[in-house]
Amino acid sequence: MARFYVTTPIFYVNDAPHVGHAYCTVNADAVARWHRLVGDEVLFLTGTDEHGQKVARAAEEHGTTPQAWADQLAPRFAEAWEALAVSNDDFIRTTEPRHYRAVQRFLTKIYENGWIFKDRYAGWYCVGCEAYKDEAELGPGRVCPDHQRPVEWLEQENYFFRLSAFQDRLVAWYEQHPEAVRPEAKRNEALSFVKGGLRDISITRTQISWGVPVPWDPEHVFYVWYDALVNYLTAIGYDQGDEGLSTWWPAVHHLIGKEILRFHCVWWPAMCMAAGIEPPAHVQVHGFLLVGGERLSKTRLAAGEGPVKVTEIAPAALVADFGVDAVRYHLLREVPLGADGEFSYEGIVARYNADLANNLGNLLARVATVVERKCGGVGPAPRPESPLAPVAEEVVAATSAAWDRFAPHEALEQTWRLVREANAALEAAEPWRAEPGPAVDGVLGDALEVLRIVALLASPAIPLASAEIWRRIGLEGRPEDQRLPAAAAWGGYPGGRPVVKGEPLFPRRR
RNA sequence: GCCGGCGUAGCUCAGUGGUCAGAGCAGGGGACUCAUAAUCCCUUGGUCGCGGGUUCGAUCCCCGCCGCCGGUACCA
Repeated sequence: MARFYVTTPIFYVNDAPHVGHAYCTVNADAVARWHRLVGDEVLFLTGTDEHGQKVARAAEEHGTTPQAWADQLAPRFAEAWEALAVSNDDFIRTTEPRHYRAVQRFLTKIYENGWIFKDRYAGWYCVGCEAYKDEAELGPGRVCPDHQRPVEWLEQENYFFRLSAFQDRLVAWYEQHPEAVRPEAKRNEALSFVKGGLRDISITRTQISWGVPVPWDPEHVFYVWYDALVNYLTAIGYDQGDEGLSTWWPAVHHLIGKEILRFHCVWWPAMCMAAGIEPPAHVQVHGFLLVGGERLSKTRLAAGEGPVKVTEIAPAALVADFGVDAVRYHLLREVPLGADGEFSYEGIVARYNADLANNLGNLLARVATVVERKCGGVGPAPRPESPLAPVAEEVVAATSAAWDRFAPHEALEQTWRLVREANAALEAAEPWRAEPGPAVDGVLGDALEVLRIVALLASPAIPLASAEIWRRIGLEGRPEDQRLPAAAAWGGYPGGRPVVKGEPLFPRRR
């Protein structure tokens, strides 16, 4: 049995959860669910990043402590994921004691290995970025280009990580592990960045106290990024020793957005090397969801509804509108992981009607009706020699391959091929016109078998609807309890089970 | 500026040095009526960004141009 450790970034508690966060998290959830389905032992981690100056300041502005502020915001993420049926095994918060211990252990290792040194640093500092800025990138009036806020002159003694010493090792690592960062364009981007030369980076702050203290110099706290990345180790018990490492590391899959590529594909592998552990096996980079082709929706602006950004769309609002499965399906199906994609209301509706309502939902409805009329509501068994059997076999293989390489949109596209074929097969056989008998039974048994297999294959994406299909065609338990590939072999539907029609699974929209 | 990528049917995209360049959606026509006005079949539609070149032959290879996008260090 294989092990599969998959992570999302930990999300910064300054933001409310939005579709951008949901996009990443749902993708991670779907691959986690897929791997559970094929019998892997899965650890799926998400959580919140709660340190840093921005949190400290926000807390101050609200007249509260950073911890209380974080305590208030972190649950919003947990709740958002619950509402999206996200099946994370752990939810880590960087303010937990286990994380403090893990960060201190990890960075002490790096320190003892001689990769951290103290130096004086002075420069323009953007609180928004929590980072020093080059003079050259500042706008007129010394404004941070990203935050449009004035930067502050800061001069302090910081600890630095000797990133520059890892350039050759990183290049070698990239060459030995060509699949470590995907898609390939992102891998090349990271690699060319490394090849372009690496500077040492400051990893501590003294101005603020809201962070993990540096064990050998408690006047300092670690810079948020240096604290945050370590969460991936915290969750496997790094604070308790190396047992978790031998179980889950380095076979980890980090799912990240492209804006944090450098941290995960340059800093993080180097930090791991410096601490004497293997770099992560795989970083999967995804793109952004865009609204109206940009960050701002002009149509909404024109309609006087105010600016709409991806960061202003709450997952909960979408779920209330479309349902959990529909939102998940759209996030997974609409855009290939790695590319930027358009996120629009019209897009969800179109996809929902075509794929979920018309193809899948309607297939279930028509099969249930005909089974009721022609088979007394008892689902017949499929035919071993069904023309759909080889199609199913192909689809199962293609779907599996796509999930395995983190391509949910392709996996779903493949799975839906089977749905379309089943609709076509029904059309050809016209069981609703025929007299009840073995011929009709065979055709309907085949259709039920397709529904069973589709429920399995689609369950990582649409877990609730899959379970409901499972139930309506008379099967016990849930799709998640099955084990692929055996369970997806043609002929698994036993027959003799009560089939119930029920309300439309995905009522057509508009 | 430099580096990299992209530009294929109305839309989103796939694709290969050589039979008529493909899919889904949208559009048109037909069939059917079991089904959520769903489904099925057929079909309209493309100078494969522009201009050169290599080749017996290029959408796919090379050069130039135009357009768009990303990266160019401490941006959750």
